[in-house]
Amino acid sequence: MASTRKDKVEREKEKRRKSYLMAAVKSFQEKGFYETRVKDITTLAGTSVGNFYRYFNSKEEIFEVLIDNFNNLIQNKVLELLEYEVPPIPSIKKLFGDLIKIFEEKSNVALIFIDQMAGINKKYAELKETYMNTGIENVDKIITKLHDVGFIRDQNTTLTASLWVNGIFDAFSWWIRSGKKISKDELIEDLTDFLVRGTVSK
Amino acid sequence: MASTRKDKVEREKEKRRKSYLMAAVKSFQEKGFYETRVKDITTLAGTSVGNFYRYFNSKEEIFEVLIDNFNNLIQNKVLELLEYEVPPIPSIKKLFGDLIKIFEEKSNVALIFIDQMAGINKKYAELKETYMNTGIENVDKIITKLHDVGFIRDQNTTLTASLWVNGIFDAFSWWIRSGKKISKDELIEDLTDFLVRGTVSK
Amino acid sequence: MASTRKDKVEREKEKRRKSYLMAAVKSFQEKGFYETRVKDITTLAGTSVGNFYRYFNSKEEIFEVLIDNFNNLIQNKVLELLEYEVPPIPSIKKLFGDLIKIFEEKSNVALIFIDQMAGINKKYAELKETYMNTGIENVDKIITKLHDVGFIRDQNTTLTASLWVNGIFDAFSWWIRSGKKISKDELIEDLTDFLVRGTVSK
Amino acid sequence: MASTRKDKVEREKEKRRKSYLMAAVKSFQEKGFYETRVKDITTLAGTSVGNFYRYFNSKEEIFEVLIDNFNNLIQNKVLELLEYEVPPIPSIKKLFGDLIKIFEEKSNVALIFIDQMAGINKKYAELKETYMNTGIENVDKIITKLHDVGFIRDQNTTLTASLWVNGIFDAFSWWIRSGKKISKDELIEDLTDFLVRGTVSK
DNA sequence: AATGAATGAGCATTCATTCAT
DNA sequence: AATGAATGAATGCTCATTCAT
Repeated sequence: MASTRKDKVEREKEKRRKSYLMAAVKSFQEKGFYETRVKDITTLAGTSVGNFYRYFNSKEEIFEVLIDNFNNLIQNKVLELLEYEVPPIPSIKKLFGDLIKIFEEKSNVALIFIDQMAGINKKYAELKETYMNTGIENVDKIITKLHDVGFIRDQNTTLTASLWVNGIFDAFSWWIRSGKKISKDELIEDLTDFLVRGTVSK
Repeated sequence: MASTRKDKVEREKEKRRKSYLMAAVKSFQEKGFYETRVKDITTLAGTSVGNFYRYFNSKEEIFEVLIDNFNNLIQNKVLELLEYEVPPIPSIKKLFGDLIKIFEEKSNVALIFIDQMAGINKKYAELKETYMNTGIENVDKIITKLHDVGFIRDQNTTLTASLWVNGIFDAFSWWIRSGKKISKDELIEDLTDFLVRGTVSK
Repeated sequence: MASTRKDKVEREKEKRRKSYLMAAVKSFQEKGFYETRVKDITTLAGTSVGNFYRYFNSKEEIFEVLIDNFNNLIQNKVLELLEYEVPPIPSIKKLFGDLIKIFEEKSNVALIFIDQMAGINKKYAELKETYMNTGIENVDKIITKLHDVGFIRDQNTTLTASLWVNGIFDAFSWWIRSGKKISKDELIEDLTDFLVRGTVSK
Repeated sequence: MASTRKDKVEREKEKRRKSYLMAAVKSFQEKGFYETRVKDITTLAGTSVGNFYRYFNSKEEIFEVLIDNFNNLIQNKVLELLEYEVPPIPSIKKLFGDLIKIFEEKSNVALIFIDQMAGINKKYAELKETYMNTGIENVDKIITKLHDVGFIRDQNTTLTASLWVNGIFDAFSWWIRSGKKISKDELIEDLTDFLVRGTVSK
């Protein structure tokens, strides 16, 4: 095919781009955003500083790409549950499990998002807040539906939504930081139990 | 007494030191650690950069003092509950309320600790982890006691402890960020309900 | 007086500022704007890079200050002649002489302005054009007055104004570059003769 | 002929080389030497950066080729006048006109040479000086001849030569920068009148 | 004690040039 | 020959910390 060569070049570029993203995650996670030098990223990726700037306009940009990708993954998963008229409790438990699984796959970005992002600077603190609020709003809608059909007790649903969203993040972060002392299944089981019972019980 | 003059000098020094601490909190909270200049702190405190270094050895040191003070306040409050053989549920609810009240008094440091600290650099991420783990360990002891007397269902108590500690932090941070849309009492009521029911219910 | 100390500090600052300006002129003249490092300027001034930025916001700013000062000096001298209803020929000759004298005092800035400025970048090319046009406009007014009273032959006065302004610059630049082979008085005498006769003769 | 193919290749190469030269002039004139990227030149020429270096060894080299070509054109025109035992005044006027015409044809290089070259760096400042001095020397010879036969008044002929050479450059540059407000013929007429009268009149 | 001027190490980014394909 | 991806040296500017007064 006429496009074979071009395709190959495209694939190479994408590969290189990915290698930068991976290197950046690793370094951001290990040293933090400010203590990561662009040189650290390129050394990890096995290239030169100059080349990095063919793929990303700045150190900030690569950070934002990482975070955006991660955020989209999470938000979309939450949106799936919004399609139910009234989501059944098991589907909620499944969501919690799915999210933890995503976190584990993108473990380092997840930790950067959860623990570091807001501390980097004002700009990222605000961006994280925006992302969190979007998530909380959607979860709030789900909880409100559950409340309307009498599944759960009276409560401030937005606060509960915040406790859900943050609870999942916290549990995951704690799990990693504590060296995965319990199994992932136990984590998911206990976490969802906690959140659901905290919300539902009358 | 001979020491009167000396005392006065001491009191002045302490006053100046406090004004630096307050200025630093304000600036760290508004701009973040990295975007705060030592000059910002001294301008807020109404003095000079040179003078700052008579009271603190570095920008990091003043940050650490702030965080340490805050951490001690929190940890001590938790320790109070450890004195019970078995803490009654109402005393637990009271603890949650007390903590939220401390947070509100030290609102800015609380937010810096909760949202920013881990993102500043590796060193502070680890320090925060240490502080969190200490808190979680102590709360774990409380929960374990409750479990041993059959007040709560089977669960990984350390995970639950983590969810309690983080839950209080998250709820407070959300409350501030969302503009205190609900009253503090409602916040405390709903939060403790959530945490206690998430733990207790069988 | 209470202000003595403050005055001294002010004087010191002004002295330091001047030393930067002198160092910058020297380096710009010798190496050109782009090949001058901020470090070169501070080394010549006997200070540090960081300190330079207490006095000037950028390498561009110090360049602009130099050029602006020089331009004002020149433009004001030209304006003096505009006060005459009709400037007598000797006063014109005097202007040429005065300008050459200013150039000699500010020899290096003059050469930077004349020979280098337009080649540094688009921005400075345009700035120089603006300055030149202002000068040419004012000289044009003078020439137009002379024309209106019949002192000079018919001609495009703006072109003549441009030839006057540039002629003075060129003559000075040539004089310096050629190692001052003729005396300053001879330079002034021959130059003004050339410009006046080129304009006046019928 | 056997050389036909080779000739064609040669012609193609020459064409490509010319397209680089034209692209470079355009970009140097519009953005200046330092603000022109090699990529700008190749984009204008419709090729790639890599290819550029098959034709020129550096960004400096293409600049020097442009300037050299232009300088030769000018110098040769001046040399023509040197063939006269004593050049008649009309032939001098013709020279001025011819030069302006060359400038107009090579308008962009002319402006780069006149306004920018000396400001790029020390090296080019010196190169321009050399070129200018050569021109001034030759014009000096012409003027000296005129002086020796009593056509012109006593004066420093080298200064006059400098005023001639620079005057032509300045007039052209002014004419372009002011948007060609007067016709080329008027420009030539008034300029030569100015220069000749400035030199000749007694 | 207090001031703020001075220091200089440190870093993101650019871009001419090279080189693999 | 042509392409454009890759290289890495080079530099303006910042800011925590020091120090002379």
